[in-house]
Amino acid sequence: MPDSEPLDAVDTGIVSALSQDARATLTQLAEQVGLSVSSVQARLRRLESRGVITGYRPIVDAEAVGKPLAAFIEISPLDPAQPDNAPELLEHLDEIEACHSIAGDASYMLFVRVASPRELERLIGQIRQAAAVRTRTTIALQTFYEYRPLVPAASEKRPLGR
Amino acid sequence: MPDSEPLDAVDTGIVSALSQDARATLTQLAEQVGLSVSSVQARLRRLESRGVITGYRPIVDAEAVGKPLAAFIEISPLDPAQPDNAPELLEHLDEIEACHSIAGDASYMLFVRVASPRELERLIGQIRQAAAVRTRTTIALQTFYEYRPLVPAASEKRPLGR
DNA sequence: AGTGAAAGAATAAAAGA
DNA sequence: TCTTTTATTCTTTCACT
Repeated sequence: MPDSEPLDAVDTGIVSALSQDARATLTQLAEQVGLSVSSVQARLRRLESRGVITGYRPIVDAEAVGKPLAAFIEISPLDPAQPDNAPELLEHLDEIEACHSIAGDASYMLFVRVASPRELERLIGQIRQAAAVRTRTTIALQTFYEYRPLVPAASEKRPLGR
Repeated sequence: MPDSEPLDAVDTGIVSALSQDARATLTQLAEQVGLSVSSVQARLRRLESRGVITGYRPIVDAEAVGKPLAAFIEISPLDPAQPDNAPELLEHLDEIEACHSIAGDASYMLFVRVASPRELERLIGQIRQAAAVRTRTTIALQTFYEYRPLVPAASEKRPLGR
């Protein structure tokens, strides 16, 4: 439950700079936003402790780590009368990268990555069994882009000097 | 086009550690994998230049940055005879976080984030117009998890001391 | 490829405005 | 809440294995 206080321009600048490179140093961030390093450090810690920033991830080539096959899996309860806690029941399956509840035919949308069609088959079986659901799977053939920055670069927002 | 040489245990360890915290210092990574800092630095640079790691992102609370509404948008060409370069045509829309081509009824699956239903309506209009497609939108009601590490923590793979 | 050491850079903590 | 200062830690480079 992140703090609901709105972000000021400096906070937004920090988040924006990190969105381009989350390994940027405090010194680099400080240059970007025009404050001292210490201030930026305090701001960043506050953003983290308020839950505005909840972690940092590398963008990893899926093939290089042996998971070239991505898919969307929509799931729906077999028995709509049963209590539904599919996200919990599936949390241990670490092939699942994301889990959203959705408005539509299905109850949830998962995004998964696996090594092979064979592994996908196995994973779908595990999902069905673990959560008592039926599934509808859509294979991703090619990823054009993903993990695009949630907050666009600050330099793109005010085309001043460029 | 990332290098296809397979990752050894050390590389995997580095990627795994970064997957938990992409802002980890080289010193921390070195501890994790049991090599010197210099070696880890050289390894990490190599992973980056080979395209195994292509960037770093913060995980940002979508509400805090004013984009509380997420949706999946499937798109299909209005005229299947036309050349199809939808991903390019849509790239400038920075509300689009991801774009995959898919096997299924539709041609592409987008994942988008916007400020409001009104903004979603506007975005869908822009997508239709820019790429000459029809769309099918599924709203995300709640996100249980996302951006889960592609590579699980090394400590979870060999439950030795814990 | 990996190590260790030395110089330079970044971070953390503290004090004051 | 920002800045400056200082101590500590991290990163970088390089000579060597």
